[in-house]
Amino acid sequence: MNNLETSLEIKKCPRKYVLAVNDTLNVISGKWKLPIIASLLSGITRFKDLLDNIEKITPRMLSKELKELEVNGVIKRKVFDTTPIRIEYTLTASGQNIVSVLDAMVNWGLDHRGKTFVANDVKAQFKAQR
Amino acid sequence: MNNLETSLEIKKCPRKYVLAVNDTLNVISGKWKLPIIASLLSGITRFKDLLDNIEKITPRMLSKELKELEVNGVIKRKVFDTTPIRIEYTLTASGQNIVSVLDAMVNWGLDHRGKTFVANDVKAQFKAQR
DNA sequence: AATAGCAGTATACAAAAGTATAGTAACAAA
DNA sequence: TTTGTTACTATACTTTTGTATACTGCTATT
Repeated sequence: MNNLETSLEIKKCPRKYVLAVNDTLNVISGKWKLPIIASLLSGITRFKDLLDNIEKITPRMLSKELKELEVNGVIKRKVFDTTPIRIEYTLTASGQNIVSVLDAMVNWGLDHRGKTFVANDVKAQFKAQR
Repeated sequence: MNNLETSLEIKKCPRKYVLAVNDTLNVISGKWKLPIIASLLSGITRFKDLLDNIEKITPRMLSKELKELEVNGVIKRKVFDTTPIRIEYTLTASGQNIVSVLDAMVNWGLDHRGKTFVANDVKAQFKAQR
């Protein structure tokens, strides 16, 4: 049984579907996971650089989130035994593929905003003018 | 400027990209939004039926989440002036389109699980055998 | 008149997620 | 020897999210 068949099976069963979606949702939800993944995608690999690049994140949060992403198989942590020690965080193959999910989200978000809020903005402007 | 162009623009700018993804993420994150959307997709429309269909949700949470989804333009609430009063919640066009996002999440989730955890399971079994 | 169904609301509480602030350990350079 | 850099950890706190339990207002049925 391959993933295509599996996903077709799952789409027939609302309960399993929700569970499967939730697995993915848990990997990317929270305040900092997305900024971290985006930073890694842009080639930033080191703790300090991530700290500097992601506005307002604290070392505690960065450390916590990196651990979670590692446990979830989204990133890998490599220790370089140089002096001073150097540690690199990079996306796994799966981690890179998650861009497909993020792109789906951007596309839906823009389309949705187009349908929903442009109409509202026009209404708001119309009201404001009178 | 259409959505395709806009999304290409956004994909070049990590900060905007994160914001756009977050918009969508906020619509579906939390413990109950997905079960609610799945129930609506399966044709359940009434408060009581949603309460019965979604395991362990309280009326407070259902009410709160339905309001949020309505404000976000994902569902609409129709009041039928019959006796007794009847209220139907249904997905908007955008709400239905969100399935594209959920499908992307199922697909990534299955693929990721295939790559990551099957390997781990094999390792665990190997260890357990010796 | 009492009971039940529908569509919720009110209040108080518990748990999870995130923040603020300070500190550690290992080394290296001035 | 003090200062700086990297990669974090520790403790205490606040905010957000979700839970438990009870209640309301309306109508219909028995």
